[in-house]
Amino acid sequence: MSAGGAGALGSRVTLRDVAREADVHPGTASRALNEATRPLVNTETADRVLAAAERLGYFPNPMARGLKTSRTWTVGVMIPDLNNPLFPPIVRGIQDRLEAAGYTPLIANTDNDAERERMSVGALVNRQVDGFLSATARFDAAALGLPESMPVVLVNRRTADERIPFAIGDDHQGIALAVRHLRELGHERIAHIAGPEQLSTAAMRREAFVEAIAAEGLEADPALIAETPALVESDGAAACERLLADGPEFTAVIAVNDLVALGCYDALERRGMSCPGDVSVVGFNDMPFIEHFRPPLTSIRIPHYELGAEAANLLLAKLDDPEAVLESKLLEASLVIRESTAPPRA
Amino acid sequence: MSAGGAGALGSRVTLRDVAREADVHPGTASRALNEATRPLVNTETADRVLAAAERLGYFPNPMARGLKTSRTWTVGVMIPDLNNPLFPPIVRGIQDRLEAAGYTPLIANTDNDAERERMSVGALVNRQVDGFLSATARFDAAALGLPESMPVVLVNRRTADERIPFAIGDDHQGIALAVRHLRELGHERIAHIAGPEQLSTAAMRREAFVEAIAAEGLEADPALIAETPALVESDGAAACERLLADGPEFTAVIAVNDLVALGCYDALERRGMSCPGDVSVVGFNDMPFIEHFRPPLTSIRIPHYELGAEAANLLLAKLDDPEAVLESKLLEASLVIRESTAPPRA
DNA sequence: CTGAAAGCGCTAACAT
DNA sequence: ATGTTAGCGCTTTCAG
Repeated sequence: MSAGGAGALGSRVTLRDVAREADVHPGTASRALNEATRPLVNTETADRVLAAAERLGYFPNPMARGLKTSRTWTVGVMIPDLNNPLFPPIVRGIQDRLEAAGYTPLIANTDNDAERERMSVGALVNRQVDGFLSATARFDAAALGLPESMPVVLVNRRTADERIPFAIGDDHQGIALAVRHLRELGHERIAHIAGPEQLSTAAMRREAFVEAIAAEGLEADPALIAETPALVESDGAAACERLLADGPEFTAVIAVNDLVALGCYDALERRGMSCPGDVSVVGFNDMPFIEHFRPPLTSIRIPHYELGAEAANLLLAKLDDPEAVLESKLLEASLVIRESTAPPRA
Repeated sequence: MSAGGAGALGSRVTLRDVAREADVHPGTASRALNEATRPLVNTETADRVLAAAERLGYFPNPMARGLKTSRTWTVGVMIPDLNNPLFPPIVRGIQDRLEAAGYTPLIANTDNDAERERMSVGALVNRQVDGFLSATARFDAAALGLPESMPVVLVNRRTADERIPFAIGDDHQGIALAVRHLRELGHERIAHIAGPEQLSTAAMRREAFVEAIAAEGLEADPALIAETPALVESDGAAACERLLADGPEFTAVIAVNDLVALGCYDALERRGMSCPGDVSVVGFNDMPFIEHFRPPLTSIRIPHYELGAEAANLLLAKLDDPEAVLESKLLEASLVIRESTAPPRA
């Protein structure tokens, strides 16, 4: 399998060389080399060309090909920030799938900055990417000046516009799992630290929380929901402290994500309360290493790698057949129970 | 600044359009648009071309340009695994710097697999990347079939071959900082969980440890050094347990990295010992979130983002001037003191 | 200083 | 079934 013939470096050898070697016209060589057009050429000739290409270590020049076909076999991948541990698994899923299909992902970080996003998208469009995969908060294809025809798939995000396909985790189910777990432990007053409404994930989780509480036959007290402006530890801590200070009593809290859950830890500590002794805490995302926090955090796990892979699959289907109608994916969540959840005190 | 004229989508507008708009020949437009060749053209004409380009929202087609110049303005970035929290900051440093200079990074994961690395490098060479940045354990340009002329810079790694430039953290200094810290706390018997000799970082840290122990006037007991086959938690735990079971007594341990330090936590816990009560633990890398471990881990911090940025700078210098002689960078380490280190018991 | 023309390597009509 | 031709968008000789 591993071919890699002798002087197979660079792409010094061109189609002309192969054609000469196989004693055919470059046009014929091109047809023979191309999977799709190979039927157009005599089997015997094709074999000769293929052999010559192999012998010479020929690889087509992607730029020449791209210039002609205006397909680059590249895909723009927009993510907020690689440093957020949520994204590397998603990106790996995307990369692995895309590379297997012969595409090269071009990864850009937006830092949730609209201007940066505009710039990056512009640069990628300029590089003639064949499509986009985006995990950013708001990826508005129209506002970004993307042509109608540019295939786009969202990862870990969705928009109100149902036409733009996505691969996301089943937040509803995840939250339901968490509420049931707490209910089974005996909790009845469960709080939620929600994220800003504009974030589709945050909105979905809040909604799911309200529904799950009702489904479990618990009282849905709006005062038990606090909102954090950003999904970071400090803001989560502040929101949780507000709840602790002004809100009604509660024995458990479900945070919109793991970072915010960490903030809850901080808030509890600052008020001299313990987790899970006084308050049980559940996070969301099951970030790497949270099993080493104190206490190890119970968290809702979304299969991020698979999210990336599935999103890539959707895009590949579209790239393969522009007429394809893509069906968005909703991937199953699970609950990873650790030590931050326990029965309520007495 | 933010330009972004009207219909600036796609790269529909070509050089010919700009030329027509400015009423000059495409050749002239090209010269005017190109920083380097601009002096060849009348200032007035150049301005007219520039204005036209701006007005039309012109961006050169990188493929056409690349086809002609055989420069793609892309750089291959080889990393072992994006999921390892060590790498995202490095990659961000690389991306930010490269993008600012107009280059697009193409990121490949090798999973420390030689064959995967060969494949990825092959694919990138095929895509005619202008250079490589590699954070992988062994990046052997010759063995990978890279032409002599391909610029390569190593990040967070170095090879015995001094000719290949690198940007790394000052492990020696970092280890010295840790040993001094422990010494100041009163520790005299300090152990080290080392990594495999083949890993340049692991080897350097081990060597630095031995030197630092000597420099502090402590007894260098080879029995206080255990080796872990891989830099992961489980292996680190096993190595630490061996030391705890068979080795001489010690009151502190410096681990080759944070994951291995986590393994030490596990080993201690399994033997009913406490950290830092019975044994102080120091990690290496200062991974994100280790402040939330229990106990929060004291760790040697290497400026990873800067490492990436500096490596990118080196490569850019080389790309800018192939004759440039690159001077490798050694970036300063620091010690982040948390709760895993304390004075030894009695 | 600017215009003309060739060509990077490939593919896709169009001819044969 | 294969050869011929043109051209993707750009840079770069070479003339003028």
